[in-house]
Amino acid sequence: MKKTGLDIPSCLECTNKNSVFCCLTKEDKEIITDRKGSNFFKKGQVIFYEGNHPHGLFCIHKGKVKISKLGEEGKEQVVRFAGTGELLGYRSILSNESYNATATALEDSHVCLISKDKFMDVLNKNNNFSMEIIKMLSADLRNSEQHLINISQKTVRERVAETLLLLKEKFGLESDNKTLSLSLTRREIGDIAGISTETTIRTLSDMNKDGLIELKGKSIIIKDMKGLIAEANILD
Amino acid sequence: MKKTGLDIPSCLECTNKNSVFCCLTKEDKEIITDRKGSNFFKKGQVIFYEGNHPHGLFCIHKGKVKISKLGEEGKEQVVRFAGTGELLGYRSILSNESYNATATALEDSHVCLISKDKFMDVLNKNNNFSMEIIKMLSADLRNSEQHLINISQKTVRERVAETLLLLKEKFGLESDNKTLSLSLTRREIGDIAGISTETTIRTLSDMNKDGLIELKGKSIIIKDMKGLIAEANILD
DNA sequence: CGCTTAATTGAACATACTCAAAATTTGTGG
DNA sequence: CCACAAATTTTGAGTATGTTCAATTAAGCG
Repeated sequence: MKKTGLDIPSCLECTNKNSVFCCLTKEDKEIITDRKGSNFFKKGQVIFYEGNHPHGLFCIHKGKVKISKLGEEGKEQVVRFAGTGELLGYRSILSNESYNATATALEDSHVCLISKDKFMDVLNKNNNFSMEIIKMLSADLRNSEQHLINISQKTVRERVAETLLLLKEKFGLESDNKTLSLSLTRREIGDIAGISTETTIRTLSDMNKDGLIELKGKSIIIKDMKGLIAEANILD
Repeated sequence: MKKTGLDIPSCLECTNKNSVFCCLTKEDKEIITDRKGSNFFKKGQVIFYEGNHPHGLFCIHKGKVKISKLGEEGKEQVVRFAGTGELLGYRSILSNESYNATATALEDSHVCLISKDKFMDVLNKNNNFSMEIIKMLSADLRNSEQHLINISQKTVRERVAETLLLLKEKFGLESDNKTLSLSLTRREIGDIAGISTETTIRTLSDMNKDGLIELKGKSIIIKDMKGLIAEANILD
């Protein structure tokens, strides 16, 4: 893993639109950008581990990341995803705890590491920023609770359908406008929906037969969006 | 339900220790206490419904409340609990959405209703308060994610054990130091753990036979705390 | 005391998991 | 670029775990 001390992007010039840092003043951005570093993580590499003590928080300059927790038997449960412009590990900083989950790059990612102190400084002086963080936490909490209901009450088929739609929402489609732009292993898909790898495979295969999706190697092509939404049985 | 315009407790004199309002200045407390009202809710009554538009947020002056969501089939999933001194519905206010869940009194409860505007005023001017809210959201999120892992990966027996321990942590024991001070129906216990009423009954009954707990009507007596903790298989 | 709700029990059933084995894909070093 | 190794995907069969449904008993409440 290459550690670049050279081409660290400045927060002042960062063009990521959906970042929480958008609302910051120039001075505050300068404080934040005074950071420890900026790292590349190859697909599959771990950005931080559950249980470790946080040195700072991460902002995804470009890339896709999964945040997951391990159950007792070593089974993984994906808790949420983060993409370009989003923050990682901020919650542990806020509550001064060790990382609550593990973050893993889902594709080659460029991640900035922001100093804990700088972050807290800005948070304490800038109320707009606090409000942004509050909104972010609120959204995360809402999603987490919805995820809970899904896993506790929906059938496997509904959960798989919902997971595919989630991946589409979060990371979008390829230029053909129908292929999920993020391809995961079957096991990873199962880890989101909370089901075993084999059952995931069988369910995807069924959906393939039913014409909802098409499986081309690791790529998943959504053939019948309406049908998939109907299968997911979404309430929201 | 009686609506008292008379004996509204003042936030200035509120002695609830674990309240997020603790850190407020006198002036800010005065702003907050300038509120719409204060209501009594009998056991089983609903404080607010999922989907409804929030008029304000609630602070439990005294009482116990469950926050739950409905799945598609009308099955309930308890998302979290709140007791004396805690806030309800604040997240909907923060993200300007309708209530995301339903709050129901688990015992006769006295609940203060705080105006949305006053709350937001204080939040915008007082950074300490923002930090308190951020911490509260962080803790809620952490719990929610843990709950997700529990439901997705633990067996029914583990979940029931964990639920009993949760109830003990959250609401404590009676003066005998072994009986759960909050008694719920079997269905409600199942709604927390995400299992059917019948299975909940059978599992509690088994634990009774195994000497872990004792069932006296609705009361649950913890006879073997260590054993129960072992059963719950808690990682945290 | 009657009525409604909650708790309990049994039996049948469904759903998804586990385990094992085979086929396929992917990655890597030569 | 090929060959081999490792990881992933796939399929089948058996099984465990909980759910559902129905019927009964008990408890709470006006």
